[in-house]
Amino acid sequence: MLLMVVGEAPVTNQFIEKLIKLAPLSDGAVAALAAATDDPQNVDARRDLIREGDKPGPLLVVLDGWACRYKILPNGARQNLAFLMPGDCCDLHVDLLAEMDHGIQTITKCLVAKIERQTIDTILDHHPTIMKALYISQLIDEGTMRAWITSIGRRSSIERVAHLMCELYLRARSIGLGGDQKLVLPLSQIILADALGMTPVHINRVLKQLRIAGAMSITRGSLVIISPQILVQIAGFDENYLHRRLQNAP
Amino acid sequence: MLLMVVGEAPVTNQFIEKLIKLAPLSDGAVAALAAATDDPQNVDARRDLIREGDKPGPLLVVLDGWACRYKILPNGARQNLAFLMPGDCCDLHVDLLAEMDHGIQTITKCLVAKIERQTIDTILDHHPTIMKALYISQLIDEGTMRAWITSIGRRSSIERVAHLMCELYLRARSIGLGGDQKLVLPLSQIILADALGMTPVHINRVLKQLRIAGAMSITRGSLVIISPQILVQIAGFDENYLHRRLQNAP
DNA sequence: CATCAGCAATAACCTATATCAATATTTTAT
DNA sequence: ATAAAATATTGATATAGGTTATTGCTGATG
Repeated sequence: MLLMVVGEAPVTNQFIEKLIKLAPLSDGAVAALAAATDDPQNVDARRDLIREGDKPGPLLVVLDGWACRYKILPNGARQNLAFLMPGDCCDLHVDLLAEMDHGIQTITKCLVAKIERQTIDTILDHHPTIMKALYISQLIDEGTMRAWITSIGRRSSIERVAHLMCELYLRARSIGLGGDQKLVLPLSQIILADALGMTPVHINRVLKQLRIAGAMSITRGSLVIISPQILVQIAGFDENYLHRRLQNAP
Repeated sequence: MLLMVVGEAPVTNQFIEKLIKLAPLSDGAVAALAAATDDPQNVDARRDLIREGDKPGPLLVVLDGWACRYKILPNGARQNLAFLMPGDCCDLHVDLLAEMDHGIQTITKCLVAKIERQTIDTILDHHPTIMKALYISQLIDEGTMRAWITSIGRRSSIERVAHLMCELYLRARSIGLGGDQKLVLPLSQIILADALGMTPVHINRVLKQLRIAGAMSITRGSLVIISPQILVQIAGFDENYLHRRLQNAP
């Protein structure tokens, strides 16, 4: 992560860094975002940031740590819908809807900034490029949901696990988390199971298969990609849905 | 469907009707939309409107007929991602991305309007309420994707089928398709299978179970809901994700 | 530093759904 | 109207992944 320091305070964070990659932001835009996110709060692991049924509140931005979107079924089963990594935020303008159709929960300890709707509206009025960056981010999140539907619907369990790991690795690396073939991945097998529509027991078996296949291994909260080729091949992974090439960068 | 006639030409269509329900539109806004969609084209069934990998083009609006978003896996398997009904359109501003991460295909014959990006941009500049309506529509589509992920990931096959039928019935009724407990549903068991992550054979068996349970039946392209109570109960259906109550209508 | 709660790992067993196959029916094309 | 193609239906069989249960690890807590 690039940290620019002016005077005492760093004027950037993972959120700003992410948006800059999606659309070029002026110094003024960066300053506005920095000001809006300059008082983030620490949140413990496993805390709901917002619950299904809640009225949408301020825009939540995860500056550090991991969180997830999720839904609970009538029978108590859980489905994780997306992972939020540093820099990710909840939907722009959910406040147009009356209530949340899903919850958002921290996985690890998180540093979370809350931007009041009014503040966001003002910022977007003054800086249309921020609007554009946020909009692109939302389109990418939609593409990711489509990839998840496809994975859960049509891939075998080993393909599914491999596919998710490819996704998380690419996303993490693009924000400077972890390096070369390695990544701190604070996701328990239970959390993975709830993301992939499987049981924890079976996730465990599949991880063993992937280890034996020489593709990857997860130990002590760390993902190690042993062979990218093998992993990508098992997953049938095509990164197009992450839209790392954008229209303005052809 | 409400058809208002001024002079000779109807100035509304399913697209406009849908947006009006999401945000109040001025006469000027309606007129602008009507003008932009006044030259729709007939498209045969099973035609790609846009393919994965294509550069996003004009905004596509389905004025009549059914279509679907879909993805094809390396092994040839297909996953349907969403059904488009009359009034639905493809994502606002996908053109910010370099290429489509999925395709859109007609299921039945369709009447499709294409609005050039430049036209849309002009309209949105002049009529912010249209922007708002389209944005809400997109948020609802996202909620629907989350519901699909949850269904495929965590519901049993019979629950999944029942859940999708509840969704389609509500959506269809809200645009004036079909009536009281009945709906023309031009979806083959193969198409349903590809939407629900199942095999056609198993869809067939599940439909039989639902018939026997007295919940619903599909015959000759028509869905008949025999007992809404039973169907909803089997599905564990909660319509909140369709966001029929909006923030401005509390 | 002992206890406890949550995870991970593995085994044995079971079931929901896939697969394969054959036939009937409906829709479309000629 | 007839042939051809696409769907729907049903049965028999296979299997991927679920369920239940046990054990050991690890890190948190008093």
